[in-house]
Amino acid sequence: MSASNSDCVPTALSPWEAAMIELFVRAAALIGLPRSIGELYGLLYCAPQPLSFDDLMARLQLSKGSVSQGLKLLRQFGAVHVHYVSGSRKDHFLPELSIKRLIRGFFRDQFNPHLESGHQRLDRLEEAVANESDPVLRAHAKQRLNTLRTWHARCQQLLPLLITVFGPAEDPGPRIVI
Amino acid sequence: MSASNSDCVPTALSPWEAAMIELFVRAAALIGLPRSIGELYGLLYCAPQPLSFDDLMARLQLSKGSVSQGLKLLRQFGAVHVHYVSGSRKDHFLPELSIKRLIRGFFRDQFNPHLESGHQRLDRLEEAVANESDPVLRAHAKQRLNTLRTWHARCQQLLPLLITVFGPAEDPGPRIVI
DNA sequence: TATTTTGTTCATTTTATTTTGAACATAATA
DNA sequence: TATTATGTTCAAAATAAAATGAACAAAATA
Repeated sequence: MSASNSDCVPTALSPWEAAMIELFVRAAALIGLPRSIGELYGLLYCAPQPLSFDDLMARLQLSKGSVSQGLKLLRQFGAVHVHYVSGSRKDHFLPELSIKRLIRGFFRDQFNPHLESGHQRLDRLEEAVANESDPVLRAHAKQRLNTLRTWHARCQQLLPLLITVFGPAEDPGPRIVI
Repeated sequence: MSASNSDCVPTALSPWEAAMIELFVRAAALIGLPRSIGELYGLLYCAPQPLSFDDLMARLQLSKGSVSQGLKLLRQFGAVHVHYVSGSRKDHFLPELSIKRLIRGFFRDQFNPHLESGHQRLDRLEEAVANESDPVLRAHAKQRLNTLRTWHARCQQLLPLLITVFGPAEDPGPRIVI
């Protein structure tokens, strides 16, 4: 540890780092993820080497809790990987750079559960519709339910489709060796 | 107006209506829209005829403000259309049933603006990166920026793609004539 | 024109989400 | 085993988002 950079004087973000992080913060917001998640992934994305828990905390000025929980979620998504640095007891982290894997992870954790529960929901809805006493209204409801099933089926085709689009021509960049 | 259904006794939602609305509330949450939006669209989706502002307020137990703002947003998206009922001064509303148009409207209003501003952002980011003094770090940043441009381009291909998937085999259901 | 109906706006209140940090684990080192 | 280093958890605080309803148009009717 360098004595010239204690906790009180964290290395400030350079302009391009700040700009890049802001970009990820916005992207995160767009898909419904909190600011801190965008910041964490953003900084890792900027860094040319794996960063430690404390690096993230110090440079982003985030609390322990936010960093811990944020990294936990990002690891769940597969958006961040633990990288064991020899000679250090601390965990270090690297960003996933394959957009294919990023999308897959996000989908798996955030969309699929809803799509799956949606199937059960539609079945229960079908029962409820069957109990509608007015035959005209019941017919109408059945029609709507049908449309809904079509939509649901289409949504389930979505992930494979995204993978196809984002998969093929991937630019992983040069491998970083520490 | 029927005297048997004053404001104090709004027609309760039937079980299947409640179930269908719940489904839309969840879908709305999934794409980052508030509960009330899902409720409004959901009830319109259930109804076999256009509903008035007051119908929506009464049956969903929502405030005037929520209904007004909710319908405003839904009209912006093109998810709800005003339907002028002869013999009534009130506006009446119908849901858009074409998923293609629903997706297009949502994209146009919620995603495209971000993608477009993203272009400017990337340009500004490029400038900032050019100002990085450390040549090694600058090269790394340029590499990352490149990847980001690729991702950005892919995202812009997304809408046409979705339209393709959700477009072809559409089930509009029978036309409702009042 | 005065009144009523219909709908919008926006400051305030309510509710939900995110962040924080102290207390708690867990494992490495002395 | 005691101590230190490293992370996690979770109740509370801070913040952000959504819903409310009173005050305000705007337009139709009396």
